[in-house]
Amino acid sequence: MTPSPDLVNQDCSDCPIRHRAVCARCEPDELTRLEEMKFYRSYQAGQTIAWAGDQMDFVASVVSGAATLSQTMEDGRRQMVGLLLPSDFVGRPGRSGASYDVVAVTDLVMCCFRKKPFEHMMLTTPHVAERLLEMTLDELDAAREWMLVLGRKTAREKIASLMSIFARRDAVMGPKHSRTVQFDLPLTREAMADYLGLTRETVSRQISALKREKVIVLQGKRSVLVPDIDALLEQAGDDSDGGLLI
Amino acid sequence: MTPSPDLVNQDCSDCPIRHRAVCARCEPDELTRLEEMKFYRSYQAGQTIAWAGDQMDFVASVVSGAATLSQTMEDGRRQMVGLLLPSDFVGRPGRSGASYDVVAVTDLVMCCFRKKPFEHMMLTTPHVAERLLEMTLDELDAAREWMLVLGRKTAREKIASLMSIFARRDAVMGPKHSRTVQFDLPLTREAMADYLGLTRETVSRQISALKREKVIVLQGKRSVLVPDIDALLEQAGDDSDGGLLI
DNA sequence: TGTGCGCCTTGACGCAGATCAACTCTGTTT
DNA sequence: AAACAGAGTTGATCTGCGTCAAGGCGCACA
Repeated sequence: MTPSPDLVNQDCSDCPIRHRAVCARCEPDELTRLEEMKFYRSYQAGQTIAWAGDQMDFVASVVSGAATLSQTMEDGRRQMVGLLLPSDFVGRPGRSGASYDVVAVTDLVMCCFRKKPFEHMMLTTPHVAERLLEMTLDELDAAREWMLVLGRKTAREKIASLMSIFARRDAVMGPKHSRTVQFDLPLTREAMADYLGLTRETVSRQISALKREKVIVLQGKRSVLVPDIDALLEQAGDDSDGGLLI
Repeated sequence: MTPSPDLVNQDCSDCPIRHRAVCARCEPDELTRLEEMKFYRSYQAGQTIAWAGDQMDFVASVVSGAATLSQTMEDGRRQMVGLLLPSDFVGRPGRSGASYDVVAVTDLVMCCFRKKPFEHMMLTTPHVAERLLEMTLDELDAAREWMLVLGRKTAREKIASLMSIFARRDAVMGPKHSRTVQFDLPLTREAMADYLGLTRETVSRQISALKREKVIVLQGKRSVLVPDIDALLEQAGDDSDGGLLI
């Protein structure tokens, strides 16, 4: 399994993640420098991008699709520790190996930067490092949010929390001011279990329960309709309101 | 409950955390600028430094003692999301409120920087921002490590993992090449429970079990002697060896 | 010298979620 | 169209940890 042949370079100015990724704050001349060190790579759903410990000679931004970061114990127990969506950053400048297993969960395109030049750029221009700091602080907040989910929430609340996250990000909203939201699950039941610290059976049972109680409506296995987003949030045990859907 | 009266400013060059904190990479002239915006504050064990959402007009480095970051749900369930030890950084530049409850768990001294000037300094000199990025990436790794503990480890493994962390940090080692380590627990049983996503009863029972099986020896409630660190690591379910005790 | 208050420990019991196992559904191969 | 594989569902049973309850230990204060 190797990544697909590299794609033709795309112009940064048309890039769909231009204003949110690590390059968001770059000036035109800085973008030109980035263009020189970048290349695209695409992966198929299910493909492993790197195993923990592997040498990685690039860092990257997710352009489209989704990937997961996860850790595995010797006996096979697995915990997902990050879900990477478009504009998210992969890799750590100043570290040669991957810290976690990185797996494409859908077909995926990444904008990769050769590590050496990228690190040099971080030291010589502030805009990349500034944006990366901001993104890393956001990741840290998200990780801490997730620690509450893993440590203290019930299975039911965990599932509802995960659904809320997808609702917030992918949401195709219904008519204005309606509380209806529709989205597709990018993860299998097993991946959800790895994210939530549960088994696939428990994930399946809790999803069935939410369906039975009409908190969610499934259309197929992957498409979810939430008739009333507040009802879902209540199941998640979050502070009500909680800055939803900006 | 207000913090103790501010302490006399100490010279940065004698500071015990000078080479590890957010100021680690600063040149002498940059240190001078930091000295102008800094002040010390001390708190007693148990004192709350900030509640989640409180306005915070400073960021800070822990100089001595320990503090915790934690989140609380409406019904009282609590999860610790960070343990702050000397040289760790508190607060987020560019955000006005505290994101989590911050509590001193031992007597604590912090080196505080007024937020506005600190933020200005981050934009104008690279060394502070560089170091903060590095520290934030380390925090993120630690948080992800902790997600594995919360999501997938048993109560026994959780306790052993926590003990391993303390062993690594506070360790007073025995004779060279011995596998013996001694340290003091900075947390109450309840705080350990909040860290580990357990109840205090379970924490107490698992500590008793480790004691019964001679993996640890307690001297009082807080002082721990580990006769064989490898035996402890095995209980933690970690990859054996795992870069211990640098 | 008691008395009260945190913090901790221990026991009895119950339940949420894991485990084990069978079965369905959907899409792919032949 | 049959055979197969991977993902998902559902049921029966087991168990680790939470819950509830009682008591112990050390320390401050009267």
